[in-house]
Amino acid sequence: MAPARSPSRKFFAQSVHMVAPRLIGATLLVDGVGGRIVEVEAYHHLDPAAHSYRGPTPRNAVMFGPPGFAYVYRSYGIHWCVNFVCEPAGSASAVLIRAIEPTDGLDIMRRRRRLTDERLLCSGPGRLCEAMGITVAHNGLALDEPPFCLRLAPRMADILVGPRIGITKAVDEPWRYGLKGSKFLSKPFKEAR
DNA sequence: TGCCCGATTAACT
DNA sequence: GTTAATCGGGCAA
Repeated sequence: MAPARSPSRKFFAQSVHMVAPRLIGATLLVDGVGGRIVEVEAYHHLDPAAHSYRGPTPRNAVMFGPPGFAYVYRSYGIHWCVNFVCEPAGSASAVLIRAIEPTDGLDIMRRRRRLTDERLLCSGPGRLCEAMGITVAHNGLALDEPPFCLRLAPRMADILVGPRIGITKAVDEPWRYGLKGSKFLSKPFKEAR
């Protein structure tokens, strides 16, 4: 197996639109549990759909901090969602992790999710957080330190691009990225024909 | 202070 | 295809 590498702080300091597709195929583990990232979305502070669009608040403070940290927020009062903060500190940009192909700690994830179907364990931003045990306790933690373990894919994967999901503003921006052919996407991409 | 709604999910019809 | 669950942020009053 080719040697995977941990992304440097510099990696996350790049444009969120450079980082997001490069995260496809990366391995993300939390306390040894997780898998391959197969779907992400990019959010930028000039983007009306971004939490940071209206300026810093206690909730989104981490987005305004340095890159390479986890921003975790409560979604619909029920779920947790995790982002990787990108670009120079203050840019308030981040990549939302939307789906993962489970590879490590399957039994733990099945127990947390109370289901056995591997395909549904981590196929959605709320689902993967439940499966990997990510909560607000992980908000603001560095991605290059435990409990996180992140390794980039050795080579660039075949990427699908499309509009983001579940938003009502800037709905046409093609800032959703997925791994071509993956069965673990939260929703299919509309492929060119 | 009150009201509306969301970067979602699962269980319905 | 539709809708309940559930709660904090953001904005109007």
